[in-house]
Amino acid sequence: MQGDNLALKAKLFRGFADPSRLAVLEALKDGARCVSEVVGITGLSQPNVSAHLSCLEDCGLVKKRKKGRYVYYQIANKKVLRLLSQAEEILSEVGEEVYKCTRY
Amino acid sequence: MQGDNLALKAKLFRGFADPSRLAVLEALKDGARCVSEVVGITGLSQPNVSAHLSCLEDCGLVKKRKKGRYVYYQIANKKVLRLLSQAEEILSEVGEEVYKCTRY
DNA sequence: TAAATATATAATTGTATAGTTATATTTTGA
DNA sequence: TCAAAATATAACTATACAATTATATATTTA
Repeated sequence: MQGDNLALKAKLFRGFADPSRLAVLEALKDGARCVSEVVGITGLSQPNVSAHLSCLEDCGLVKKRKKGRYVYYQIANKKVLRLLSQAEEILSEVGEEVYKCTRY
Repeated sequence: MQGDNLALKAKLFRGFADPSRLAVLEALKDGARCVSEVVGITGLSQPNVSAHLSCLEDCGLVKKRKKGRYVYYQIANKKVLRLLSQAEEILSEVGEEVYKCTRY
């Protein structure tokens, strides 16, 4: 129970608090993908995807591996996927309310 | 595996993506507290705490119960606490990186 | 070596939202 | 019934950050 660095925890959550970043993470859920594949899957622009991936990599949520001119990214840790499915569980209960909430 | 509403999921995560809101949630971890207690525990301003609690309640993450002029709030669901500890687990591995990340 | 492809970065802009101050509303108790 | 206490809301400001456009930096292959 040493976990009390709220700023840090908030920062971690911010990593997940954006639809585009979630789309990027989801694009990686079955394994490594290069940037252009993620662009194809998500429909986001290339610079946008690159920025999000760099950001996620900076935070250790994804790992990258360069292969020629391609850069393959993958989820760094199963705990990341577990957090995502935990969120889905919560949504199955409060999804309606979250949807209707206009505050944030 | 019907969970693919990314905007909704991002919105949920945004609920956790703020140090003050996390402080408020943490103040409730051992049970119900009224607003002024949360103010005392967190050191945040009263309007600030009120706004965060309303917001969290709107999203179904906390529940409120009025008793006289006091309003008691509590965590709505154990899954919420589970998500928080899951985040701590991730931080135990990538906390360093998240800390150093300057992007978001 | 030049053109094409893949990725990253920079500059800019717009928007969302956290916090403050001030005030309103409700409830209790003297 | 009036003052005090508890909570909520409104208006405003400042800041963080997502997305776009444009460009730079590899890397491959023709």
